Amino acid sequence: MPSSRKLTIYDLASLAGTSASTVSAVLNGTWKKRRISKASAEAIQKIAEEAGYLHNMQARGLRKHRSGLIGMIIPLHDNRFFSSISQVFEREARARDFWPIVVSTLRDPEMEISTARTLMSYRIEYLLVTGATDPDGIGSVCDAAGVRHVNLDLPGRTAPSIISDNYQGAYDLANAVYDRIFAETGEKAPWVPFLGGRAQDHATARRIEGFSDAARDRGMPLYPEQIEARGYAPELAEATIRKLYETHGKLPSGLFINSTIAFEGVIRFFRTLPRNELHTLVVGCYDWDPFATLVDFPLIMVRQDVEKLVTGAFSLIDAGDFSAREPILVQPQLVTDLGGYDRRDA
Amino acid sequence: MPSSRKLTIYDLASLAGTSASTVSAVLNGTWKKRRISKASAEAIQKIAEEAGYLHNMQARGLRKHRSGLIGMIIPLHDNRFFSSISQVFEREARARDFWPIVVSTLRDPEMEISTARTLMSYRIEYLLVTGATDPDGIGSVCDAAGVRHVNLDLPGRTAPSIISDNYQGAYDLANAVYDRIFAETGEKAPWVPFLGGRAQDHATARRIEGFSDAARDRGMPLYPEQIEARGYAPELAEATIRKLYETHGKLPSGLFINSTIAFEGVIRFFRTLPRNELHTLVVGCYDWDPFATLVDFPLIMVRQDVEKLVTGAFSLIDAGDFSAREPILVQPQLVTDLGGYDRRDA
DNA sequence: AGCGTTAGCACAATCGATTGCGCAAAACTT
DNA sequence: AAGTTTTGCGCAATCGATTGTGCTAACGCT
Repeated sequence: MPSSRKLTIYDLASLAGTSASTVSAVLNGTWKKRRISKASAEAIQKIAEEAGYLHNMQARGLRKHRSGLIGMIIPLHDNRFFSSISQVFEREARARDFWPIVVSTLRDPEMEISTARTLMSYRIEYLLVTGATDPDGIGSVCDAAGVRHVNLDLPGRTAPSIISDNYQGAYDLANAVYDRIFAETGEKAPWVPFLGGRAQDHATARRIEGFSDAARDRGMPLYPEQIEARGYAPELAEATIRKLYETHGKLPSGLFINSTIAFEGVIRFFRTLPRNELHTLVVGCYDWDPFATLVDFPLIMVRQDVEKLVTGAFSLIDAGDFSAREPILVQPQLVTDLGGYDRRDA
Repeated sequence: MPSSRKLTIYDLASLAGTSASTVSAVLNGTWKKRRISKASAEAIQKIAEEAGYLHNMQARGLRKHRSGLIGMIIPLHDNRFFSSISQVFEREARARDFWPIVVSTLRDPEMEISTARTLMSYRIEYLLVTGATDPDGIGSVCDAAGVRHVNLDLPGRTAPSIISDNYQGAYDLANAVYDRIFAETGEKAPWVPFLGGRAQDHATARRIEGFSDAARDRGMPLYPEQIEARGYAPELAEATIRKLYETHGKLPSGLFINSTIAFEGVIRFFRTLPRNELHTLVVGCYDWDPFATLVDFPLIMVRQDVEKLVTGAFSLIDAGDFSAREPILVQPQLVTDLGGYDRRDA
């Protein structure tokens, strides 16, 4: 049972026979400025190390008005896109001597706000708002507390936003799907439903536009029931594709799937089908996952540029420039030639 | 440019015409105990809300010796297993009114220690040590600071550990792979290399034992070069499988892949092969990923019980019992009938 | 009226680190 | 030797919230 009594600079001071202010100066590196002798400094550092002293960041932060914390909220951890963002966020935060705190808010607007408030009560110095349902709601809470913030992945109007070029990505993805279907089957106006996401969200809305314009530019008609974007849950996508299959008695020629999360639901349904049913299918998926690349049908994915998204946010922080209001677009990358072993060798 | 001056209880006190201690009592809920009138309480709450007051957790934590923080270190975010753990960890922490901080340490022992130290300088109240390379090194740092901690996924000797039953999981997985190969091809003693992980790590060591015993129990010989466990990087697995392929001129009959991370590397290599090369392959993978389920060859995966692992750790915390030294085993689940559409319908 | 209770709140110390200021001794100057 | 400068460090206030203690006014009772 280790003692929970923690060492303070006062303990070190009495161990070293000096004052607490000297210890403080030595341990935070200001001792040269404060004209502490090298001998004292080294003695104190040695004692601190041997005693296993740890700074109390609460006391330090309280006094200095700087916590050293930087926060990020994300919709969920359990997803390749967002967890990659966390990974890069951590790296960039540490490179700047910040301590990263990442929390998920499950796309719940209330949770987003309350999470932001809690983070601010721990006195985070910046906040990255990633994929938030209500970026401006969070923004106003941050502004009220004077916390600088940047939106990521979904744009807001009250702070700078770094987002993927969803329109262009979706436009290119849709075209790639149509091209591939034409190459496979010769169909010129195939039935390709749009699946997943939430039509109210900016990203999904832009992707729907890109998707729709791709069809229109090819002179293809668009039907309202072609677009199913009522939510992110895998279950919704699973139910939708099942219903499509049951209604039409077969799969569509292609699918435009709006996220790997929806794709998970689609895959659950696919696993209930006999394999040959998948042979006439081409799938496009907005977002990338390494394991999806080996599926048994032609697949085209959009890989968002996580590095540029996150480092873009940090360069705004570095520059201290939070004035941008027009979203800064980052181009995603189209990844073709995935899946579909069958026809590639046939 | 919002003012960075933050509201304090003193500001609220002068707004309300009371003392700071009254404000404090009202805002932290102890006002009934302190016999503050309901009228004052409500007035102060109203003022605090309208002014957008946020608690300063640094000051509160300093005074109360409780930060309300609970930390967890994980090897990396960008992985289905660990990000699921983060997700459950967050949920459980919040359910206990703790604020979760998750950081990755990239399997670097030095980073593990320094990360633990930094977390403790923010005065986290508990630490979950997940998948650490050096759990006992972290343990001694925690003990020195009097911070209770639990090991997850990899066991230590200085604190309770909750881990998967890696031996049994690997034993079952190996047997399932052998059975499946026999069902597919009739081979009784197929060549099945073990790929990925680090042989020094406890989890990998136990899995190698399970894998080896499964072979021995079937009267199969074991060759030293059958086991390749020099690291986690996808690139290592990719190079290994490529070399195996080039040496033998074909793929092995089966693969025992020790993590989805290694599996990613294997898949990169597979994508360079013509599809029919995969037709004689059975893969077992320790760990689960939803997208891997649709690959083009028979696949058996081990799905670890993330829920039980994390909630198991929390029940130790709830009970305040940090005495256990024998690892607590959680049974993983074998997921069969994945992938391999070809032969399923053929 | 006089006394004990209770209600309602304020005072001031405290948590641990930081920092402006000041002071004594040593070193240097002329 | 007296004055000036430098060296080396300690004092005490401060950050914002919590909490043990104490004080005053109102109330109840006889």
